Amino acid sequence: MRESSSTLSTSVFDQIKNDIIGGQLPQGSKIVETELAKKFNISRGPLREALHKLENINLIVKKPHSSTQVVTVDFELMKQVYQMRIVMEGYAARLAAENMTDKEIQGLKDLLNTHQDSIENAGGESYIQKEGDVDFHYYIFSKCGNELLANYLESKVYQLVRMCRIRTSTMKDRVALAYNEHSKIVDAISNRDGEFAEMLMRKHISGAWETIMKLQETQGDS
Amino acid sequence: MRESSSTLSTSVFDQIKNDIIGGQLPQGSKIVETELAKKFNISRGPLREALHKLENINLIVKKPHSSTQVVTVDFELMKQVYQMRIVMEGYAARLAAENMTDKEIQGLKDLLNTHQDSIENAGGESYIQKEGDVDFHYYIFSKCGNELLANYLESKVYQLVRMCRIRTSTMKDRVALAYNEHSKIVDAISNRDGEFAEMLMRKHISGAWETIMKLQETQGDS
DNA sequence: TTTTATTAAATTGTTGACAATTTCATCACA
DNA sequence: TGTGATGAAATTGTCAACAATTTAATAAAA
Repeated sequence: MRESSSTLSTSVFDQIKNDIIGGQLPQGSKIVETELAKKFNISRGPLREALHKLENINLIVKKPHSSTQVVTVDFELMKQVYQMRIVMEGYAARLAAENMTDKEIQGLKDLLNTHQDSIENAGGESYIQKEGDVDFHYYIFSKCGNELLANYLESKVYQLVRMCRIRTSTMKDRVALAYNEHSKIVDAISNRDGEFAEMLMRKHISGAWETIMKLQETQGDS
Repeated sequence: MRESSSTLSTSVFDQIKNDIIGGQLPQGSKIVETELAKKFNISRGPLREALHKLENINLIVKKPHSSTQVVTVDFELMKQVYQMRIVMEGYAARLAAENMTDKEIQGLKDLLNTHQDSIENAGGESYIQKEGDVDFHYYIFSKCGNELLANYLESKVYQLVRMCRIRTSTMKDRVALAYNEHSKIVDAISNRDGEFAEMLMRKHISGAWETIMKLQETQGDS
Protein backbone atom coordinates (compact mmCIF):
# COMPACT_ATOMS: atom_id res chain seq x y z
CA MET A 1 0.00 0.00 0.00
CA ARG A 2 1.18 3.49 0.64
CA GLU A 3 4.28 4.02 2.75
CA SER A 4 3.71 7.54 4.13
CA SER A 5 4.92 7.59 7.68
CA SER A 6 6.50 11.01 7.92
CA THR A 7 5.86 10.90 11.62
CA LEU A 8 5.89 8.29 14.36
CA SER A 9 2.27 8.91 15.15
CA THR A 10 1.06 8.19 11.61
CA SER A 11 3.34 5.19 11.26
CA VAL A 12 2.02 3.56 14.41
CA PHE A 13 -1.48 4.55 13.41
CA ASP A 14 -1.11 2.57 10.18
CA GLN A 15 0.29 -0.45 11.98
CA ILE A 16 -2.42 -0.60 14.61
CA LYS A 17 -5.07 -0.05 11.97
CA ASN A 18 -3.81 -3.07 10.06
CA ASP A 19 -3.65 -5.11 13.25
CA ILE A 20 -7.28 -4.31 13.98
CA ILE A 21 -8.55 -4.93 10.46
CA GLY A 22 -6.44 -8.08 10.18
CA GLY A 23 -7.71 -9.38 13.49
CA GLN A 24 -4.40 -9.48 15.40
CA LEU A 25 -6.09 -7.08 17.78
CA PRO A 26 -9.45 -8.81 18.29
CA GLN A 27 -12.72 -6.93 18.37
CA GLY A 28 -13.65 -5.77 21.84
CA SER A 29 -10.18 -6.35 23.24
CA LYS A 30 -8.92 -3.88 25.79
CA ILE A 31 -6.23 -1.41 24.80
CA VAL A 32 -3.65 -0.24 27.32
CA GLU A 33 -1.50 2.68 26.32
CA THR A 34 1.62 1.63 28.16
CA GLU A 35 1.55 -1.85 26.66
CA LEU A 36 1.18 -0.63 23.10
CA ALA A 37 3.80 2.06 23.60
CA LYS A 38 6.27 -0.56 24.74
CA LYS A 39 5.33 -2.87 21.88
CA PHE A 40 6.07 -0.20 19.29
CA ASN A 41 9.00 1.30 21.19
CA ILE A 42 7.60 4.80 21.32
CA SER A 43 6.46 7.06 24.10
CA ARG A 44 2.83 7.55 24.99
CA GLY A 45 2.58 10.95 23.32
CA PRO A 46 2.50 9.89 19.68
CA LEU A 47 0.71 6.68 20.62
CA ARG A 48 -2.13 8.68 22.07
CA GLU A 49 -2.37 10.67 18.88
CA ALA A 50 -2.52 7.46 16.90
CA LEU A 51 -5.28 6.14 19.16
CA HIS A 52 -7.12 9.37 18.70
CA LYS A 53 -7.04 8.98 14.96
CA LEU A 54 -8.22 5.43 15.29
CA GLU A 55 -11.11 6.63 17.40
CA ASN A 56 -11.98 9.12 14.71
CA ILE A 57 -12.30 6.45 12.07
CA ASN A 58 -14.48 4.36 14.38
CA LEU A 59 -11.95 1.58 14.93
CA ILE A 60 -11.62 2.04 18.68
CA VAL A 61 -13.95 3.35 21.35
CA LYS A 62 -12.76 5.50 24.23
CA LYS A 63 -14.38 6.46 27.48
CA PRO A 64 -12.73 9.42 29.19
CA HIS A 65 -10.45 8.49 32.08
CA SER A 66 -11.41 4.93 31.51
CA SER A 67 -11.30 2.00 29.19
CA THR A 68 -10.25 1.94 25.57
CA GLN A 69 -11.48 -0.91 23.41
CA VAL A 70 -11.27 -2.14 19.87
CA VAL A 71 -14.67 -1.60 18.31
CA THR A 72 -17.07 -4.52 18.19
CA VAL A 73 -18.68 -4.85 14.79
CA ASP A 74 -22.03 -6.26 15.76
CA PHE A 75 -25.09 -6.64 13.61
CA GLU A 76 -26.55 -3.25 14.44
CA LEU A 77 -23.35 -1.40 13.57
CA MET A 78 -22.98 -3.33 10.34
CA LYS A 79 -26.53 -2.47 9.40
CA GLN A 80 -25.81 1.21 9.90
CA VAL A 81 -22.59 0.94 7.92
CA TYR A 82 -24.44 -0.56 4.99
CA GLN A 83 -27.10 2.12 5.18
CA MET A 84 -24.32 4.66 4.92
CA ARG A 85 -22.94 2.83 1.92
CA ILE A 86 -26.34 2.74 0.25
CA VAL A 87 -26.96 6.45 0.57
CA MET A 88 -23.42 7.75 0.06
CA GLU A 89 -22.27 5.49 -2.72
CA GLY A 90 -25.62 5.89 -4.41
CA TYR A 91 -25.18 9.61 -4.49
CA ALA A 92 -21.55 9.22 -5.50
CA ALA A 93 -22.71 7.29 -8.55
CA ARG A 94 -25.09 10.11 -9.43
CA LEU A 95 -22.33 12.69 -9.10
CA ALA A 96 -19.96 10.47 -11.06
CA ALA A 97 -22.43 10.35 -13.94
CA GLU A 98 -22.58 14.12 -13.88
CA ASN A 99 -18.95 14.97 -13.28
CA MET A 100 -16.59 12.25 -14.48
CA THR A 101 -14.50 13.09 -17.51
CA ASP A 102 -14.81 10.89 -20.57
CA LYS A 103 -11.32 9.64 -19.87
CA GLU A 104 -12.24 8.62 -16.35
CA ILE A 105 -15.31 6.78 -17.63
CA GLN A 106 -13.09 4.92 -20.07
CA GLY A 107 -10.87 3.97 -17.14
CA LEU A 108 -13.92 2.61 -15.33
CA LYS A 109 -14.81 0.46 -18.34
CA ASP A 110 -11.25 -0.85 -18.48
CA LEU A 111 -11.44 -1.73 -14.81
CA LEU A 112 -14.63 -3.67 -15.42
CA ASN A 113 -13.00 -5.63 -18.24
CA THR A 114 -10.10 -6.52 -16.01
CA HIS A 115 -12.53 -7.96 -13.53
CA GLN A 116 -14.30 -9.99 -16.17
CA ASP A 117 -10.98 -11.49 -17.24
CA SER A 118 -10.03 -12.38 -13.70
CA ILE A 119 -13.39 -14.05 -13.17
CA GLU A 120 -13.06 -16.16 -16.32
CA ASN A 121 -9.49 -17.15 -15.57
CA ALA A 122 -9.95 -17.88 -11.90
CA GLY A 123 -13.34 -19.52 -12.40
CA GLY A 124 -15.03 -17.45 -9.73
CA GLU A 125 -12.17 -17.37 -7.26
CA SER A 126 -13.94 -15.21 -4.80
CA TYR A 127 -11.04 -13.34 -3.23
CA ILE A 128 -9.99 -11.74 -6.45
CA GLN A 129 -13.48 -10.64 -7.28
CA LYS A 130 -13.89 -9.32 -3.78
CA GLU A 131 -10.88 -7.10 -4.24
CA GLY A 132 -12.28 -6.23 -7.63
CA ASP A 133 -15.52 -5.24 -5.99
CA VAL A 134 -13.68 -2.93 -3.66
CA ASP A 135 -11.74 -1.48 -6.57
CA PHE A 136 -14.93 -0.83 -8.49
CA HIS A 137 -16.68 0.99 -5.68
CA TYR A 138 -13.54 2.83 -4.71
CA TYR A 139 -12.96 4.06 -8.24
CA ILE A 140 -16.40 5.56 -8.50
CA PHE A 141 -16.62 7.44 -5.24
CA SER A 142 -13.05 8.68 -5.41
CA LYS A 143 -13.81 10.35 -8.74
CA CYS A 144 -17.29 11.64 -8.02
CA GLY A 145 -16.06 15.19 -7.50
CA ASN A 146 -17.10 15.58 -3.86
CA GLU A 147 -14.09 15.28 -1.57
CA LEU A 148 -16.13 15.32 1.64
CA LEU A 149 -18.09 12.33 0.42
CA ALA A 150 -15.10 10.39 -0.87
CA ASN A 151 -13.07 11.11 2.23
CA TYR A 152 -15.75 9.90 4.60
CA LEU A 153 -16.32 6.68 2.70
CA GLU A 154 -12.63 5.96 2.53
CA SER A 155 -11.64 6.89 6.04
CA LYS A 156 -14.65 5.80 8.08
CA VAL A 157 -16.98 3.45 6.27
CA TYR A 158 -14.62 1.18 4.42
CA GLN A 159 -12.49 0.42 7.45
CA LEU A 160 -15.51 -1.10 9.13
CA VAL A 161 -16.56 -2.89 5.97
CA ARG A 162 -13.16 -4.55 5.79
CA MET A 163 -13.49 -5.71 9.38
CA CYS A 164 -16.50 -7.85 8.57
CA ARG A 165 -15.19 -8.97 5.22
CA ILE A 166 -13.63 -12.07 6.71
CA ARG A 167 -17.06 -13.46 7.38
CA THR A 168 -18.53 -12.62 4.01
CA SER A 169 -15.57 -13.52 1.85
CA THR A 170 -17.01 -16.82 0.67
CA MET A 171 -19.95 -15.92 -1.45
CA LYS A 172 -19.05 -17.39 -4.80
CA ASP A 173 -22.52 -17.32 -6.25
CA ARG A 174 -22.77 -13.58 -5.89
CA VAL A 175 -19.73 -12.89 -8.02
CA ALA A 176 -21.40 -13.18 -11.42
CA LEU A 177 -24.43 -11.25 -10.21
CA ALA A 178 -22.23 -8.48 -8.89
CA TYR A 179 -20.46 -8.22 -12.20
CA ASN A 180 -23.73 -7.80 -14.07
CA GLU A 181 -24.87 -5.10 -11.69
CA HIS A 182 -21.54 -3.32 -11.97
CA SER A 183 -21.89 -3.42 -15.71
CA LYS A 184 -25.29 -1.76 -15.64
CA ILE A 185 -24.03 0.95 -13.31
CA VAL A 186 -21.19 1.70 -15.69
CA ASP A 187 -23.67 1.99 -18.54
CA ALA A 188 -25.77 4.48 -16.61
CA ILE A 189 -22.73 6.57 -15.74
CA SER A 190 -21.55 6.39 -19.32
CA ASN A 191 -24.98 7.61 -20.48
CA ARG A 192 -24.72 10.47 -17.99
CA ASP A 193 -27.92 9.27 -16.36
CA GLY A 194 -27.23 10.23 -12.77
CA GLU A 195 -30.64 9.39 -11.37
CA PHE A 196 -30.56 5.87 -12.79
CA ALA A 197 -26.97 5.33 -11.68
CA GLU A 198 -27.92 6.28 -8.14
CA MET A 199 -30.89 3.93 -8.16
CA LEU A 200 -28.84 1.02 -9.48
CA MET A 201 -26.06 1.56 -6.98
CA ARG A 202 -28.51 1.65 -4.10
CA LYS A 203 -30.06 -1.58 -5.29
CA HIS A 204 -26.66 -3.19 -5.75
CA ILE A 205 -25.51 -2.46 -2.23
CA SER A 206 -28.88 -3.31 -0.73
CA GLY A 207 -28.57 -6.70 -2.41
CA ALA A 208 -25.14 -7.24 -0.92
CA TRP A 209 -26.55 -6.44 2.48
CA GLU A 210 -29.42 -8.89 2.05
CA THR A 211 -26.90 -11.59 1.21
CA ILE A 212 -24.86 -10.83 4.28
CA MET A 213 -27.93 -10.93 6.45
CA LYS A 214 -28.99 -14.33 5.18
CA LEU A 215 -25.48 -15.65 5.64
CA GLN A 216 -25.52 -14.27 9.15
CA GLU A 217 -28.70 -16.17 9.94
CA THR A 218 -27.23 -19.42 8.64
CA GLN A 219 -23.96 -19.13 10.51
CA GLY A 220 -25.45 -17.67 13.64
CA ASP A 221 -23.85 -14.67 15.27
CA SER A 222 -21.09 -14.37 17.84
CA MET B 1 -25.16 24.67 25.57
CA ARG B 2 -23.72 21.55 27.10
CA GLU B 3 -21.04 21.86 29.75
CA SER B 4 -19.27 18.48 29.45
CA SER B 5 -15.58 19.09 29.87
CA SER B 6 -14.38 16.15 31.90
CA THR B 7 -10.94 16.72 30.47
CA LEU B 8 -8.83 19.72 29.51
CA SER B 9 -8.58 18.54 25.96
CA THR B 10 -12.32 18.43 25.38
CA SER B 11 -12.89 21.69 27.18
CA VAL B 12 -10.38 23.54 25.03
CA PHE B 13 -11.76 21.77 21.97
CA ASP B 14 -15.18 23.24 22.67
CA GLN B 15 -13.79 26.72 23.22
CA ILE B 16 -11.73 26.77 20.04
CA LYS B 17 -14.64 25.34 18.10
CA ASN B 18 -16.83 28.20 19.22
CA ASP B 19 -14.10 30.72 18.43
CA ILE B 20 -13.86 29.38 14.90
CA ILE B 21 -17.59 29.21 14.30
CA GLY B 22 -18.11 32.59 15.90
CA GLY B 23 -15.38 34.17 13.84
CA GLN B 24 -12.97 35.14 16.63
CA LEU B 25 -10.50 32.89 14.86
CA PRO B 26 -10.93 34.04 11.25
CA GLN B 27 -11.07 31.63 8.38
CA GLY B 28 -7.67 30.88 6.91
CA SER B 29 -5.81 32.28 9.89
CA LYS B 30 -2.67 30.53 10.98
CA ILE B 31 -2.70 28.47 14.15
CA VAL B 32 0.39 28.23 16.33
CA GLU B 33 0.35 25.66 19.09
CA THR B 34 2.45 27.58 21.58
CA GLU B 35 0.30 30.69 21.22
CA LEU B 36 -2.97 28.87 21.77
CA ALA B 37 -1.51 26.85 24.63
CA LYS B 38 -0.52 30.06 26.37
CA LYS B 39 -3.90 31.65 25.65
CA PHE B 40 -5.77 28.78 27.33
CA ASN B 41 -3.14 28.21 30.03
CA ILE B 42 -2.56 24.59 29.21
CA SER B 43 0.40 22.64 27.92
CA ARG B 44 0.77 21.61 24.31
CA GLY B 45 -0.23 17.99 24.90
CA PRO B 46 -3.95 18.37 25.40
CA LEU B 47 -3.99 21.30 23.00
CA ARG B 48 -2.68 19.05 20.27
CA GLU B 49 -5.41 16.55 20.96
CA ALA B 50 -7.98 19.30 20.72
CA LEU B 51 -6.51 20.40 17.38
CA HIS B 52 -6.67 16.83 16.18
CA LYS B 53 -10.35 16.68 16.97
CA LEU B 54 -10.91 19.97 15.21
CA GLU B 55 -9.14 18.59 12.18
CA ASN B 56 -11.43 15.61 12.23
CA ILE B 57 -14.56 17.73 12.06
CA ASN B 58 -13.09 19.70 9.16
CA LEU B 59 -12.64 22.94 11.09
CA ILE B 60 -8.87 23.15 10.70
CA VAL B 61 -6.42 21.87 8.12
CA LYS B 62 -3.03 20.45 9.08
CA LYS B 63 0.03 19.67 7.07
CA PRO B 64 2.59 17.44 8.83
CA HIS B 65 5.57 19.31 10.25
CA SER B 66 4.14 22.44 8.84
CA SER B 67 1.35 24.94 8.90
CA THR B 68 -1.99 24.60 10.62
CA GLN B 69 -4.82 26.78 9.43
CA VAL B 70 -8.44 27.47 10.16
CA VAL B 71 -10.46 26.09 7.29
CA THR B 72 -11.55 28.48 4.56
CA VAL B 73 -15.18 27.98 3.65
CA ASP B 74 -15.12 28.90 -0.01
CA PHE B 75 -17.83 28.37 -2.57
CA GLU B 76 -16.61 24.93 -3.63
CA LEU B 77 -16.57 23.61 -0.05
CA MET B 78 -20.00 25.05 0.66
CA LYS B 79 -21.32 23.38 -2.45
CA GLN B 80 -20.03 20.03 -1.24
CA VAL B 81 -21.45 20.62 2.21
CA TYR B 82 -24.89 21.25 0.78
CA GLN B 83 -24.64 18.21 -1.44
CA MET B 84 -24.00 16.21 1.69
CA ARG B 85 -26.97 17.81 3.40
CA ILE B 86 -29.20 16.99 0.44
CA VAL B 87 -28.31 13.34 0.35
CA MET B 88 -27.79 12.59 4.05
CA GLU B 89 -30.73 14.53 5.45
CA GLY B 90 -32.88 13.19 2.67
CA TYR B 91 -32.07 9.66 3.69
CA ALA B 92 -32.46 10.58 7.35
CA ALA B 93 -36.01 11.71 6.59
CA ARG B 94 -36.69 8.35 4.93
CA LEU B 95 -35.35 6.48 7.94
CA ALA B 96 -37.28 8.74 10.28
CA ALA B 97 -40.51 7.88 8.49
CA GLU B 98 -39.70 4.21 8.95
CA ASN B 99 -38.31 4.22 12.47
CA MET B 100 -39.61 7.12 14.55
CA THR B 101 -41.98 6.21 17.34
CA ASP B 102 -45.44 7.75 17.34
CA LYS B 103 -44.43 9.76 20.34
CA GLU B 104 -41.41 11.17 18.54
CA ILE B 105 -43.56 12.10 15.57
CA GLN B 106 -45.91 13.95 17.90
CA GLY B 107 -42.89 15.79 19.27
CA LEU B 108 -41.98 16.81 15.74
CA LYS B 109 -45.46 18.19 15.17
CA ASP B 110 -45.26 20.14 18.41
CA LEU B 111 -41.93 21.58 17.32
CA LEU B 112 -43.47 22.72 14.06
CA ASN B 113 -46.32 24.45 15.89
CA THR B 114 -43.86 26.26 18.11
CA HIS B 115 -42.19 27.59 15.00
CA GLN B 116 -45.47 28.76 13.52
CA ASP B 117 -46.23 30.66 16.69
CA SER B 118 -42.84 32.31 16.73
CA ILE B 119 -43.27 33.35 13.11
CA GLU B 120 -46.65 34.90 13.73
CA ASN B 121 -45.52 36.70 16.84
CA ALA B 122 -42.21 37.94 15.52
CA GLY B 123 -43.60 38.74 12.09
CA GLY B 124 -40.90 36.88 10.24
CA GLU B 125 -38.02 37.81 12.50
CA SER B 126 -35.43 35.83 10.63
CA TYR B 127 -33.05 34.86 13.40
CA ILE B 128 -35.66 32.95 15.36
CA GLN B 129 -36.83 31.04 12.32
CA LYS B 130 -33.27 30.30 11.38
CA GLU B 131 -32.71 28.68 14.73
CA GLY B 132 -36.04 27.00 14.28
CA ASP B 133 -34.87 25.68 10.95
CA VAL B 134 -31.82 24.18 12.60
CA ASP B 135 -33.98 22.67 15.33
CA PHE B 136 -36.26 21.09 12.77
CA HIS B 137 -33.52 19.46 10.78
CA TYR B 138 -31.63 18.48 13.89
CA TYR B 139 -34.67 16.81 15.39
CA ILE B 140 -35.24 14.62 12.37
CA PHE B 141 -31.75 13.33 11.78
CA SER B 142 -31.03 12.82 15.46
CA LYS B 143 -34.04 10.50 15.71
CA CYS B 144 -33.69 8.66 12.41
CA GLY B 145 -32.29 5.55 14.09
CA ASN B 146 -28.86 5.57 12.48
CA GLU B 147 -26.22 6.89 14.85
CA LEU B 148 -23.47 6.97 12.27
CA LEU B 149 -25.60 9.15 10.06
CA ALA B 150 -26.72 11.46 12.84
CA ASN B 151 -23.21 11.76 14.17
CA TYR B 152 -21.84 12.56 10.74
CA LEU B 153 -24.32 15.35 10.14
CA GLU B 154 -23.84 16.83 13.57
CA SER B 155 -20.09 16.65 13.83
CA LYS B 156 -18.91 17.19 10.30
CA VAL B 157 -21.57 18.90 8.25
CA TYR B 158 -23.36 21.26 10.59
CA GLN B 159 -20.20 22.89 11.93
CA LEU B 160 -19.39 24.07 8.44
CA VAL B 161 -22.98 25.11 7.80
CA ARG B 162 -22.85 27.33 10.86
CA MET B 163 -19.67 28.96 9.65
CA CYS B 164 -21.39 30.37 6.58
CA ARG B 165 -24.63 31.16 8.35
CA ILE B 166 -23.54 34.69 9.07
CA ARG B 167 -23.77 35.53 5.41
CA THR B 168 -27.10 33.87 4.76
CA SER B 169 -28.87 34.94 7.91
CA THR B 170 -30.98 37.63 6.25
CA MET B 171 -33.40 35.81 4.02
CA LYS B 172 -36.77 36.89 5.36
CA ASP B 173 -38.76 35.92 2.32
CA ARG B 174 -37.75 32.29 2.62
CA VAL B 175 -39.16 31.87 6.10
CA ALA B 176 -42.78 31.26 5.14
CA LEU B 177 -41.76 28.99 2.28
CA ALA B 178 -39.53 26.97 4.57
CA TYR B 179 -42.37 26.50 7.02
CA ASN B 180 -44.65 25.12 4.33
CA GLU B 181 -42.00 22.71 3.17
CA HIS B 182 -41.30 21.60 6.72
CA SER B 183 -44.99 20.99 7.17
CA LYS B 184 -45.18 18.72 4.13
CA ILE B 185 -42.16 16.75 5.30
CA VAL B 186 -43.79 16.18 8.67
CA ASP B 187 -46.90 14.92 6.91
CA ALA B 188 -44.89 12.43 4.88
CA ILE B 189 -43.09 11.17 7.98
CA SER B 190 -46.37 10.95 9.84
CA ASN B 191 -47.83 8.90 6.98
CA ARG B 192 -44.78 6.61 7.15
CA ASP B 193 -44.03 7.42 3.54
CA GLY B 194 -40.25 7.25 3.58
CA GLU B 195 -39.69 7.63 -0.11
CA PHE B 196 -41.78 10.78 -0.30
CA ALA B 197 -40.19 12.21 2.83
CA GLU B 198 -36.76 11.73 1.30
CA MET B 199 -37.79 13.41 -1.92
CA LEU B 200 -39.31 16.39 -0.14
CA MET B 201 -36.30 16.85 2.10
CA ARG B 202 -33.96 16.78 -0.87
CA LYS B 203 -36.03 19.39 -2.63
CA HIS B 204 -36.22 21.53 0.48
CA ILE B 205 -32.47 21.68 0.98
CA SER B 206 -31.79 22.07 -2.73
CA GLY B 207 -34.03 25.12 -2.63
CA ALA B 208 -32.10 26.57 0.29
CA TRP B 209 -28.89 26.08 -1.65
CA GLU B 210 -30.30 27.81 -4.72
CA THR B 211 -31.23 30.78 -2.55
CA ILE B 212 -27.76 30.94 -1.09
CA MET B 213 -26.20 30.81 -4.53
CA LYS B 214 -28.29 33.67 -5.83
CA LEU B 215 -27.54 35.72 -2.76
CA GLN B 216 -23.88 35.00 -3.27
CA GLU B 217 -24.03 36.31 -6.83
CA THR B 218 -25.70 39.51 -5.70
CA GLN B 219 -23.31 40.20 -2.84
CA GLY B 220 -20.22 39.00 -4.65
CA ASP B 221 -17.79 36.75 -2.88
CA SER B 222 -14.83 37.55 -0.65
C1' DT C 1 -22.39 -14.73 53.47
C1' DT C 2 -23.20 -10.35 51.59
C1' DT C 3 -22.45 -5.53 51.52
C1' DT C 4 -19.89 -1.44 52.12
C1' DA C 5 -15.57 1.36 53.24
C1' DT C 6 -10.89 1.85 52.60
C1' DT C 7 -6.76 1.58 50.41
C1' DA C 8 -3.33 0.08 46.90
C1' DA C 9 -2.47 -0.73 42.12
C1' DA C 10 -3.20 0.30 37.44
C1' DT C 11 -4.28 3.50 33.96
C1' DT C 12 -5.17 7.74 31.87
C1' DG C 13 -4.45 12.92 31.75
C1' DT C 14 -1.04 16.65 31.94
C1' DT C 15 3.29 18.95 32.00
C1' DG C 16 7.79 21.03 30.71
C1' DA C 17 12.07 20.00 28.56
C1' DC C 18 14.47 18.31 24.51
C1' DA C 19 14.99 16.84 19.45
C1' DA C 20 13.93 17.21 14.64
C1' DT C 21 12.19 19.77 10.99
C1' DT C 22 10.76 23.62 8.48
C1' DT C 23 10.72 28.58 7.46
C1' DC C 24 12.66 32.80 6.78
C1' DA C 25 16.13 36.19 6.58
C1' DT C 26 20.83 37.16 5.39
C1' DC C 27 24.63 37.10 2.59
C1' DA C 28 27.76 35.56 -0.98
C1' DC C 29 28.22 34.95 -5.78
C1' DA C 30 27.16 35.05 -10.61
C1' DT D 1 19.87 42.62 -9.97
C1' DG D 2 18.69 38.06 -9.36
C1' DT D 3 19.67 33.37 -7.57
C1' DG D 4 21.15 30.00 -4.55
C1' DA D 5 23.60 28.62 -0.23
C1' DT D 6 23.95 29.25 4.83
C1' DG D 7 22.48 29.62 9.32
C1' DA D 8 19.38 31.35 12.94
C1' DA D 9 14.66 31.55 14.55
C1' DA D 10 10.28 29.55 14.86
C1' DT D 11 7.45 25.61 15.01
C1' DT D 12 6.20 20.98 15.29
C1' DG D 13 7.32 16.16 16.95
C1' DT D 14 8.86 13.25 20.84
C1' DC D 15 10.04 11.92 25.38
C1' DA D 16 10.01 10.76 30.37
C1' DA D 17 8.36 12.22 34.78
C1' DC D 18 4.39 13.69 37.57
C1' DA D 19 -0.68 14.30 38.85
C1' DA D 20 -5.41 12.86 38.84
C1' DT D 21 -8.73 9.46 38.26
C1' DT D 22 -10.55 5.00 38.02
C1' DT D 23 -10.44 0.03 38.95
C1' DA D 24 -9.51 -3.83 42.00
C1' DA D 25 -8.60 -5.96 46.04
C1' DT D 26 -8.83 -6.26 50.84
C1' DA D 27 -10.86 -5.90 55.11
C1' DA D 28 -14.49 -4.51 58.31
C1' DA D 29 -19.32 -4.61 59.55
C1' DA D 30 -24.13 -6.19 59.28
